[in-house]
Amino acid sequence: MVEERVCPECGSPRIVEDRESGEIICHNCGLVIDERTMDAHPEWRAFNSSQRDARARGGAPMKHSIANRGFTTTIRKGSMDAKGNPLSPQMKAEMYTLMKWHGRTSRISSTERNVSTALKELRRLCSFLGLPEPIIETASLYYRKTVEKKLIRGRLIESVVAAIVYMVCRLQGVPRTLDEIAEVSHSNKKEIGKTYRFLVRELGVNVPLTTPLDYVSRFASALGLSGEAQEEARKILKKVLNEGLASGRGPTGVAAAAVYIAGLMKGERRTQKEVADVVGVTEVTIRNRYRELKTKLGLDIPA
DNA sequence: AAGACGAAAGTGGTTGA
DNA sequence: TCAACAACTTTCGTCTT
Repeated sequence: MVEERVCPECGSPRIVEDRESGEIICHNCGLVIDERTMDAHPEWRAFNSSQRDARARGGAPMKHSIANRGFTTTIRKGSMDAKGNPLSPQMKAEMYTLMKWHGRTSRISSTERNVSTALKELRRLCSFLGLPEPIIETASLYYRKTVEKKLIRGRLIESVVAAIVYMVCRLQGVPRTLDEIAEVSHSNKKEIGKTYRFLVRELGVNVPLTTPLDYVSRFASALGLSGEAQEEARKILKKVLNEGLASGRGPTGVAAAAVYIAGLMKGERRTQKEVADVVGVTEVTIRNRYRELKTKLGLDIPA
């Protein structure tokens, strides 16, 4: 969670973490106060400077999203030494042997190779989806677990990675739809869904149900709606959830209707088609939800 | 002309026997 | 494993702005 503090720009204490971009943002003026990064602090404590010197170690923090967990060495090919001087023939021969043995001794295991390609795919997916580093890290962890439990057998790496991304997004409360993930994955929606269900079962992960509220900020901002309209959509959805009107309905469809209605109420009209395209449902679905919400909630919506 | 509306038929996934 | 079922989509004709 975010610690208590105020915005340096406007002094507002309402500071929120945009979990989509991983940024810490002032809710009032929109100033990006901080970009959420990985915790770069050392894991040890030092009480004075000599202790600090003694305990400090070099190198970047170990990451799960780097194959071999960040510990790799490579020996450069070529006929120059580090300073750019040409090597003697003897040195060249020595280097060759060195490289050969280095390659043999540090040859990564087949599982590490698997993980390595998977992580490349993971990074690619997340970059297309605009997902922040913490998601990548968590997903990497789950991938390793999956490998360790020998659950990838007979499954495409692409499907497993996509399924894990889907799962982690939901776990973090920033769900992407299966459609969105399938769009950028090399696998397809059906495979990803199947793999997802399998992994949830086998890993024993407890994935909370998604609610329409999870989608509001993303859909609203994709439509360029104001924060006010976004709040309105939230208000509507809370009522909807309280009255159980969303049960049995696809969360995205309900979110779409709420965002659509909020737009109308705040004079920021978007066409049903615009909303439909962003959300990934059809206009018909939006109309159906719209009709339900309007009658059951008794909303007065400006024409 | 574009958007909104709703009926009707088709599709894919879940559920329960 | 299969059929019933609900939600959603596709398609299309009509109404509204």
